[in-house]
Amino acid sequence: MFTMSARGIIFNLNKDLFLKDPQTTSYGQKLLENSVELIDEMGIECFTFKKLAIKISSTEASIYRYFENKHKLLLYLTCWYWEWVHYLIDLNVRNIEDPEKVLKITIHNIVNASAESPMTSYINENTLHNVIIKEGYKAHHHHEVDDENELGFFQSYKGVVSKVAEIIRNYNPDFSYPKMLASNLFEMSNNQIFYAEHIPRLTEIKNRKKKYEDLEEAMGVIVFKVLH
Amino acid sequence: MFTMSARGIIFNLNKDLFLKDPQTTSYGQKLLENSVELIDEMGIECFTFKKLAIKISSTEASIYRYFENKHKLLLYLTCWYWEWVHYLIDLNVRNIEDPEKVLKITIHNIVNASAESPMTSYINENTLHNVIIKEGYKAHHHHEVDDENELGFFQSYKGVVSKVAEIIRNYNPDFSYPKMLASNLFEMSNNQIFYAEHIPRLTEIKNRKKKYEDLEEAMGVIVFKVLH
DNA sequence: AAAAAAAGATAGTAATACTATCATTAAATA
DNA sequence: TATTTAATGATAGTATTACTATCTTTTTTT
Repeated sequence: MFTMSARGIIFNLNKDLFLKDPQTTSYGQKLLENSVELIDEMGIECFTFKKLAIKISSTEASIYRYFENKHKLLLYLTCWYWEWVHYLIDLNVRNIEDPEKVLKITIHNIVNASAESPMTSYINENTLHNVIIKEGYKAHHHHEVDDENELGFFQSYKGVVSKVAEIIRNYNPDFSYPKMLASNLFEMSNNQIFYAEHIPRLTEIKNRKKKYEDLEEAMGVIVFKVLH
Repeated sequence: MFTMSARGIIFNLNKDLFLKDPQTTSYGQKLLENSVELIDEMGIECFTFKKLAIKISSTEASIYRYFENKHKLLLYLTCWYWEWVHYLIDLNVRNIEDPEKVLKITIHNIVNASAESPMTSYINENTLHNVIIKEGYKAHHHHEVDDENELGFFQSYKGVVSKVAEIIRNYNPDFSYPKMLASNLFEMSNNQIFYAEHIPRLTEIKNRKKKYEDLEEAMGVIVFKVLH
């Protein structure tokens, strides 16, 4: 679910994630834009609202009027990201009949999300993708997962995973684990890029310019073998 | 690399992870035992050395004599865990010729690590497995990953992944991505259990007693399809 | 019994993650 | 244009965290 505005696409995200939706004000958009940059630079652990406030020449208090804490902000960014990937898949798969082609396009979009043409002026999708690769799993891998699931914070992720599961089912209705394969594709994609960049002995993907293409190729091989 | 002692197996872990190796003193073993329990109960974010000190009727200062900070402690626990899984695989695969059987046993050990008979009195492997499922990611998914890789903190994980990659290669030497598949098996295993327990819409694995068997079955299906 | 090592007790500090209050500026509306 | 409302800025304060330092007591080793 989304709407178009002058500054690009706006997604409808869970209202419990924020106190005021940053997408709707220019201060909020500046907040988002700069938080993505800062988190990418220093990691979510070192990132603080204080540092963000300084970067946007504002105050901690003002940021706290949008988000309760930095975890909620990270959740917001990850939801935004999943909504965006979901949107990309929907868009690029539209009117294509062949289930194999659909699955290939889907894999392409999972791996290359950041390389597509930017849709918003207030979020750098490329940088956001880096943030998701490095920090995205922290959105749901923690001790309060059950409470947050209850509040619907993982709706966006569930949405895109079940979309991909459906695409997998369309390609091969006899495969027993479409959801498992779908969620694993997302994790694998981000993990393998992370490993290529930081712990290369854990993957065959080399940390070079065409690593996304290499990964897409590898994931294609694996997925189509699994589904034959 | 390990040695046997009166209280069970002792692994040789990277010396930069600790100030004094907790495996070698009874205070240290109490520290390990209780930290696993506490982290499992409250998650690594809420866990503090203060709380651990209270639990073992000791002081923060004493704990700081073993570990610089709680991140190092978590790293220590994850390394211990990977060494232990590696050891289990080596042990259970010994003298078995058939590469298919070896791979099946390996998958069993990746998924069920915690269900095996306990080898130490100072670590509850079952609880540690839960901790790894929930928090294990945080050991390497962070901004300082390059520095820590340089220091060799991921040696244990690399070790067990390359062991499994070798097993995969033995089964099918023509498969191009053994390391990718191996690292993905570990991640998939922990993720899918986590999803079964907390975000069930992301997987077909149901959160019931035999979830580990279900997952082992599913992973077997996927792995052998990929390798055919 | 002496020496050395380990652990306990206590105190202190800088940074973090907020909350609260009041003043100012900008936007919306009458 | 004047008024009222909403958004942001400025400033201050607090509890907790993540340590560091120092000194004493206990335990272990020789």
